[in-house]
Amino acid sequence: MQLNKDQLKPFQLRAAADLTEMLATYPAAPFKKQFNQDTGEPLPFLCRLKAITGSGKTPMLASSISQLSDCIVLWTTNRGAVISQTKANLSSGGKYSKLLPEEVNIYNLSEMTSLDWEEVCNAKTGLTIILSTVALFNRDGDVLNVHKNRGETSHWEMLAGDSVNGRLRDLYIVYDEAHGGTKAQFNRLKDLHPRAFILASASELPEDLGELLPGRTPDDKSAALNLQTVVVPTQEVAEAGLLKTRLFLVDCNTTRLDALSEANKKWLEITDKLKAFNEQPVICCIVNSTTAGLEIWDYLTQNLSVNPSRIAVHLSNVDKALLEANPNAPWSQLIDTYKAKKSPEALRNEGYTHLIWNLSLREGWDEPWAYVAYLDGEAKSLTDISQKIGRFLRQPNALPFDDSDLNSAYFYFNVPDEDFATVVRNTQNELSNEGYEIIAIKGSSTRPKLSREAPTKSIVNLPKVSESFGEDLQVLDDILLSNIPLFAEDNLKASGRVSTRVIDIRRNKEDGSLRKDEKRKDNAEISVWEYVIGRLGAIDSRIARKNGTCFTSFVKEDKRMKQKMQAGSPAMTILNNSISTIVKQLNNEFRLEFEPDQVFTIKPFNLISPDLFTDDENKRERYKVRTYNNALHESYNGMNNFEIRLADCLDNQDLPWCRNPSKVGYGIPIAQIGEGTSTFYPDFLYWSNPKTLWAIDPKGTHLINDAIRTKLLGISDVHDLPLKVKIAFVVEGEYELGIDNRPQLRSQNGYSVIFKYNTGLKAKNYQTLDNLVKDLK
DNA sequence: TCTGAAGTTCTCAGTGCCAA
DNA sequence: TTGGCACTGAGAACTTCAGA
Repeated sequence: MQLNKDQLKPFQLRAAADLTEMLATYPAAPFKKQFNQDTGEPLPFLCRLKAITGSGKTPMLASSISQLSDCIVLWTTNRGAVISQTKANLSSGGKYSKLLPEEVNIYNLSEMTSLDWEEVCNAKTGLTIILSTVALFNRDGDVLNVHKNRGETSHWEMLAGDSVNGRLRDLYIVYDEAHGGTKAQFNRLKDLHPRAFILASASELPEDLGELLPGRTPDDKSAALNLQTVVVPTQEVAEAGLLKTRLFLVDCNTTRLDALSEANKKWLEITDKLKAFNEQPVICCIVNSTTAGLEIWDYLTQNLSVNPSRIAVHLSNVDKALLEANPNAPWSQLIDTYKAKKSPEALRNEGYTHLIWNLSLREGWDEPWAYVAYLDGEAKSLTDISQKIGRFLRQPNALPFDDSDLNSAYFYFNVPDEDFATVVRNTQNELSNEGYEIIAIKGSSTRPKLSREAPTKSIVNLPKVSESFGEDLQVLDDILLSNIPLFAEDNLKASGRVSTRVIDIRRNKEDGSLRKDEKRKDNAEISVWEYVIGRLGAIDSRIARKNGTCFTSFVKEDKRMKQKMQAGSPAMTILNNSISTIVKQLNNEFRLEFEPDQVFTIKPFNLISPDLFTDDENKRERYKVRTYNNALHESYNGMNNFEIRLADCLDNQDLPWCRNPSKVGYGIPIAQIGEGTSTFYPDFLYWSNPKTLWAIDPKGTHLINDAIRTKLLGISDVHDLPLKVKIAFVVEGEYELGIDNRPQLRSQNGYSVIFKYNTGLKAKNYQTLDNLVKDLK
């Protein structure tokens, strides 16, 4: 069906007219012209159409630009599907073609010939629309066709009007789904010197466009943006029948199969109801990976009896993922619609009712007949869930049914209980277009951004100490396996829950009367391996991190590790109690080793906010840059009072020393796992002679922890270390060592140093800090 | 000194262009 | 049609700060 202006909804006509008026008024008040602060060049006008997906942004934009006489419109977005859909809709015979003037010329940028470019740029009258994905122009150099030099100029330069054959008409840039834009894209688009940017989005403005808005403060810019935005209230869109009116959010704290089964049951219900209208609903299963998609296909076909010919698997690299998939599933029946290059928009018309898709669903696709969505994977990004909801709100034929169930969308997912309320709140925020958007201005934060480097006076290398669990990893596997039993089936189970909350889209309020909680027999499950490794990794990343563990790759194949247990089950409680034993036993195998092939080179010192100008005296002192004679760097700042005094004393010794920054400085691994910290960064390094390095920590915080104290003081025991590394804790007050070598404060007088002496520890007291440093030999 | 916000870096999967 | 390449955003992990 082709839409003409008379068929547009009142809110669509109003929005299009407001946008046109804004563009016609500029650069007269209240829309002031902006100029680049450095070059003085005029900046393009920025205006925006803010409306929810499904409100008909394309017809509103088409209707508005049809009023712009004699111009070129570059219509862009970051997804190819949006561009092809828009081209089809705007071109002759398309859904929105009647909204444009009859003589309009529409091009796909990728298909434009040199002759087309010449014609478009040489024309002085008429409306030309060029459609392009971001990928067609957003790349450095001249790799892309549009940037290639053709004789004297490139097509891009022609469009910018910068060269021979440059355009003769005004240029407007329409950016659909503008929140996906990046700084690089907008910089390139700014090079085209457009008269205006027209951004269409339901979300917030990209921060990088802040400079196009008048005003100096975020508040000024926010006010300007509000003035330059045409807002379409979601409620009006819903009331006009374009959107579904109720949104069921169902949090399934249950197994994946149960959650999928709940979603599929809802799809069957809707299928029954739509039979009277001779229509089929669609259920969309959104997954994070191709492998997960195949597992969903397996469940749908084998457990829920869905006909494989109705399932479109729209995922990349299916063939590769099949190599590792369940060998018993009938994969020959799988239909790979991605490989077949089918357009997602066409899938329902081809009879597919179940779509398995990935994150690319986020933009560019909204199927009115998609009533049910299942979001796979626990603890997904909450914002992600809310953003996807927008793709399912469009009402079929823009006409409400008598049965309210057919005017609703249903979402099934699994998030932790405490996050469910956030999902509901985020969704309401996404649905709302009201409110005052805060525009961040780069560099305006209260944090002083300025910093500079103090280079090293000479190159100084230090020996590296690495962490090791030893050569024999089998010992580590044995520790793990000996602490994990084979559980009885009952011990692996715990009951689950399905909670439903419903949002009334017209009022953007939760309908409390429809809230419900139901118990389920089973709960989400996790393998013993994933659970134990997750817990151990949280205790110390040296045991397990994302890219690997200290164990062999075989251990996870053990049947004890492959057991699936449910959240809150007795098995989980038992494993929880075993974690500390595993850590203790792993600790016995952990050691430090000298790395003869590697050195650490002292880096330049980063002076943060040097000589910060502020009324706060403490801050002024902290950021004051102090120069030193014997330090490896010319100057330092960022020290507290005690550190400043210690630095002065070190500099008085006529021996090399340096300030050692946390995290990026010289780190000494802590030979004890599970202590909450894995590397010790002393505040100062001091060479009392060429063979002895003192790692001095004036804070003494590590003294609190017995294990770290003992192990740290043992650092010099690393075999073959070419430099003797001694660790000294320097503290204010008189300390002595008590039971188990625990430092105890005797009086507030003087200063103490605690260090390793022969096989034990020693605490020594001095009247002055200078004497203490002199005695470090 | 602790905490948490904000920024940075890396990895991963998806996307689109181009040349063979 | 396929493979290589570059770009993209999201998330995780890590780093860098400011303020309490």
